[in-house]
Amino acid sequence: MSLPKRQPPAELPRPDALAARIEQARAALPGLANSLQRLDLWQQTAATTPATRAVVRAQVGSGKTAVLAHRVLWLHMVQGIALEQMAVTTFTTRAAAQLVDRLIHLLPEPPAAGAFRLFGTLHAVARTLLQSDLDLQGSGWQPGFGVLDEAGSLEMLQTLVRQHSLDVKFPAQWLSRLDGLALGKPVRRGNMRSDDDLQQLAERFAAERRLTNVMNFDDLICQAGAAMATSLAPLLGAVVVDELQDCAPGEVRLVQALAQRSSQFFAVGDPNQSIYGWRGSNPRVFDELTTSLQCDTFDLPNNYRSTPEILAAAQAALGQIGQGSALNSTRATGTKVLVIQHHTPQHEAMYLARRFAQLNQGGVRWSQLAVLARTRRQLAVIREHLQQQGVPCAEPPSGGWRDRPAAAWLLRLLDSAIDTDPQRLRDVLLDNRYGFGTAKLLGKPKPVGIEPTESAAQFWIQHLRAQPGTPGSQLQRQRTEVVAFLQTLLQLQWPMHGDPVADLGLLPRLRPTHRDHARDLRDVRQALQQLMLTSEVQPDRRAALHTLQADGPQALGDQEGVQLLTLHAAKGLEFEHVVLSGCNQGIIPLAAAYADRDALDEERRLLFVGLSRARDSVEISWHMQPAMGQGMPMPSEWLLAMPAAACQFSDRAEALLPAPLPQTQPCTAEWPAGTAVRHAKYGPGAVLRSDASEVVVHFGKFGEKPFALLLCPLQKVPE
DNA sequence: TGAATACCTATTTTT
DNA sequence: TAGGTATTCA
Repeated sequence: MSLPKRQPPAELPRPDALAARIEQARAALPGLANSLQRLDLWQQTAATTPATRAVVRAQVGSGKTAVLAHRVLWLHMVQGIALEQMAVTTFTTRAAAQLVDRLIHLLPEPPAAGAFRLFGTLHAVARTLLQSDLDLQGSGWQPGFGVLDEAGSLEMLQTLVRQHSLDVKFPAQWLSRLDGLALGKPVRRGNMRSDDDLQQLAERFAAERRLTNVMNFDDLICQAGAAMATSLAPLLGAVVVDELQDCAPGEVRLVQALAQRSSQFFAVGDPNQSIYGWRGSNPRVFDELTTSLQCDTFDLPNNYRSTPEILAAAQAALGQIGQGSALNSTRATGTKVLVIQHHTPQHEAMYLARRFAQLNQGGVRWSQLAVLARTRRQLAVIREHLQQQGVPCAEPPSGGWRDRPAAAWLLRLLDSAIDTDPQRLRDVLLDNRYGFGTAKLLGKPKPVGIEPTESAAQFWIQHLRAQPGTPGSQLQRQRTEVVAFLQTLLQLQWPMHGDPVADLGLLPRLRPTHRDHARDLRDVRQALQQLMLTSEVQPDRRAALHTLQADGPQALGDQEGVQLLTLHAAKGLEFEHVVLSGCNQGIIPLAAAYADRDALDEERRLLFVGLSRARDSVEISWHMQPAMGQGMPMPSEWLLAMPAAACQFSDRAEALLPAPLPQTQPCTAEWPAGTAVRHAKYGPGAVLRSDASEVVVHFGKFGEKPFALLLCPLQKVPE
């Protein structure tokens, strides 16, 4: 079968030359030489190159992070470049932390404070440089500028739209529409017939950021890029860039400017994993930088992660657009990639629950099992059904409070109530989802003739009391309700006893009949609980709220569970077993991607990224009856092009399960104390006691939880 | 100004 | 199907 085989290297230095470099490392730091010797020849070659400008095209799973870490050490220990003279950038803060961690372990002695000041995301590095190394003259910003996050941006936009009476459609998409505008994408959405005031909003927003001396994330990159390009910018010892393929145009300019003010430049990435085209990045940055900075190029051709079968499928996903050498598997032949059809996502989830349980019983940790999908909506369906079946699922990666709309609304409410701007509170009170009825309720605020009040909440209490109206009318009753609501808010005391949600009168706001009610309630409870904890350290209410905003929601429980991730979120991770769920035509590639060649290629790379996450096995599924808007009832055209030598096609999921699991038993009062049970969220636990109506279970760190027998979401663990 | 109706599109997400 | 916007009519 035509599986990738080990290929001879294209260009390697003579063995004695490489050995000499290792000895050079040994003289500087024996541990570095030992560590280098554990790398393969291509990795060694790149990490120790004498070239001062180098770009590494790393194939997937080829150990590029190891090369990057060794390069930094080489530059530091052998070339004598101080760590604080290096700018080292990664795609996420997490990746940066892991790199620093790795370096600290390899360094002979603990680094001085500030040694890693320029290690971080490009944004973090740009911010540090702008705050302490670069000249802001002429930029419109002053030293000591602040940084505007998403919530801050939205608030500023809201104020601008109001102040200037702008008409800007799709409030929920203002930020993405502004990003699109900057990238030159069409500005119309939905059934807009004509342009709105988006352009004007963009201009006013840019001016306002300078006026209030705050930068958004794009400003950081652009301003740092511009300031670095001047002769006044500081000279750096080395610039090292990870995930080069994901650099957007502004980031490429910053990287170039950094490289030009540095004696060493080293960049690593994989053009086949460029999946952020919608932010403006594209796989051509490798060629562009190689040319413009006259870089030497290096390859890392060996994949240490996946079986040959998985790599063959991944290679097939890329088709003709694959870049660099063919993928070389260093692993023995494994099982074939399974291409499987299911009736619906629900059917798949039932099947997966059994399949995962078997793997888990066979010793595979839950967190080594991953379900990847193109969209988050697809994952939500699978998650719901897996949890129903008692499979522990890791929490989705948190996107801050914005993923929890009710909690985000509550935080905005608490903040704007004690703020002085009545308009802000008005927006919150009239919120479509959680607010009170219509604009008529509050009337138009008249800033003139109203006594200055201490807070926006007081303003509205006074204002509503002064509204004319028929006593007893529905409108008046609602006004009384709002006044009472605001008064409760103002009297808020920590710590709260009883149920804060009920005490604050939040229950009616959380739409008790809505299908998201349970989630909203949970989020709001969590927000209030976190706020209470934050308030203990930070008694000032506004400061506590701002800290809470910045920190985001804390992860619930531990993360030991099946990982459900979008293809984007899975980048950089690896798992023993991977399920690519819902690969229907219209989803992979997304129907919209057919309009644009680059977008279509990017969908191929997404499939490639998904497949190449797996070490041992992959299942690709498609659904004969996908949910509405989730693709057509046929497999992705790319599944049909998968190599028969490496894949097994199946239409009967059941036949693939060796033996049915023991039937789970319904919850009964018969369970003696000590019975092992499992709960979808709390995981394994043991029965403490039970009676005719409820059973009480102890779940390790979650403590004791009572469950009503009638609605018991527990499963007895088979003995 | 507001209710009722027609009509459009559907991602991905780091800082 | 849902969550928006646009249009129409009272």
